[in-house]
Amino acid sequence: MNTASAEPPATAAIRVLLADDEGLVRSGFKVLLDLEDDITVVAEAADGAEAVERARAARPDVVLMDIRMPKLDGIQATAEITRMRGLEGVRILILTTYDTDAHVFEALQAGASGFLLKDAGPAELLHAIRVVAAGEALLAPRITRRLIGQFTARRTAAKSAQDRLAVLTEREREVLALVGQGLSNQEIGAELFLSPATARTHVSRAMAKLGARDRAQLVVIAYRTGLVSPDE
Amino acid sequence: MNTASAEPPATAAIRVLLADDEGLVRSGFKVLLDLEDDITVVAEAADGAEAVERARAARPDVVLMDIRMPKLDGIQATAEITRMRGLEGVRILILTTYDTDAHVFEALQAGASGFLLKDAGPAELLHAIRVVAAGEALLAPRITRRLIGQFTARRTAAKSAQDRLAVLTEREREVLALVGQGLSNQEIGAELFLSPATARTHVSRAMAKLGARDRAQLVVIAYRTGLVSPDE
DNA sequence: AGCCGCCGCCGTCCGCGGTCCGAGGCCACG
DNA sequence: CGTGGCCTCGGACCGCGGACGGCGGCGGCT
Repeated sequence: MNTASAEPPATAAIRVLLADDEGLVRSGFKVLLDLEDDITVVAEAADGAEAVERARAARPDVVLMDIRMPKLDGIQATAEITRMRGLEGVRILILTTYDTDAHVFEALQAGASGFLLKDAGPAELLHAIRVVAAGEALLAPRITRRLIGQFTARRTAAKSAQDRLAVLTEREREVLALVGQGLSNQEIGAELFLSPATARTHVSRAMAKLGARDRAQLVVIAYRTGLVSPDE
Repeated sequence: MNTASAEPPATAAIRVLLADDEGLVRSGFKVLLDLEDDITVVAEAADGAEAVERARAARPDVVLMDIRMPKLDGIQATAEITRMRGLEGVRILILTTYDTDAHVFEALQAGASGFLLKDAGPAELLHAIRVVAAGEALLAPRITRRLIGQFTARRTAAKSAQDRLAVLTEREREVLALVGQGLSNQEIGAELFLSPATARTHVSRAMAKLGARDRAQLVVIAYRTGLVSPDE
């Protein structure tokens, strides 16, 4: 019992900007949204550039944004709006027929708070608007599934590849981690209070066990296994 | 209008397994779910081990799983069930009071299809069960937001770091990508139809421009900038 | 006990890698 | 036309890095 279905507004009404190149779609949404007590449509836009314009003028709480639009597509417009200072509170809800992976990821990257497919029901749309206006996020179930898949893919890949490091001793893994940072043998020795010669030995052994020829290949393995990660 | 709110079942009813250590919670959910025509509770479990047991016996469509449970926690039980062969169709919906990042990510990693917080309304719960049963996924809005944040964080980090490669020429970036794969100078030459000497030159220049001492450090940079990614 | 195998530690030899230099060809720009 | 990048290639120097062998210690196995 919170952001749920059909309560009257606790505070002021949610101000919505409609951005879609088809006037029919806009008017359809408008009547649907204006039926709700806690939602009002405050502006409309027929293309991406206009959407940015209206967003800056009207400062809506939520922008209902189509992707396929002239001048500037919905993703570019989203990027513009989220980058624009003074419009921090403006949340963007993408609404489209096509759910290409690239579109979705780019939209999220651009700063969208939600992503719905046009085959969603009115109830979903209204719920999504309220969720997004509250500062949270909501995706269509199909997209949620794929985002999760995308997310877990990396981690499982790393986890499973980590078995390759099972053949190494603790010390060797330790050294490998430092090699993965790009450290030289001397630096590794200094870091671990070892003679550079000893550092070399560990590196050598690690290379032999992992089938690496170079220390460069060791770095590759270190990253692939997730022993070190791109963002330190 | 699709997987929406309160329609009668198109096919057979959704078979649900309740896994929660508190009997009161289970009975509460049971009456709530059994009120729906298209949902039936077919089994219950009071701990993780029992959940795995019942899941194998009853083969439900959806498991409503609490995290905090004796014997085996909900995440471990989720991992067990999804790993178990013959139970491919069983979707798991996590339901918990705590939404720690670690919990969420581990649960998704373990194969959960959904994640709801216990302060959600009955409508959300029912909707989530239907979505998950349909093979899609659904997360609580707060969690969706954080997952998106997690997802975009990496990409923006890589994107912004990519500016470091702006000083390189096209050829040098090309060579750098191969260095990032762990290739030697000869191999790079062979790959690009170059003399090994030329490969060296490019590698050298790249190192100078990027402030790398080693080719190993070049590999590090290649990964950090996202020029090459752990999963090729 | 004796043995074996793994691990951590270290020193020596050699080749690849990295640096510096020079040179030629190509294209874009002024 | 000259100039400055960029790409290409070669040669020479030198040091780090990788290969190899050896040594002491520790734990398991017989």
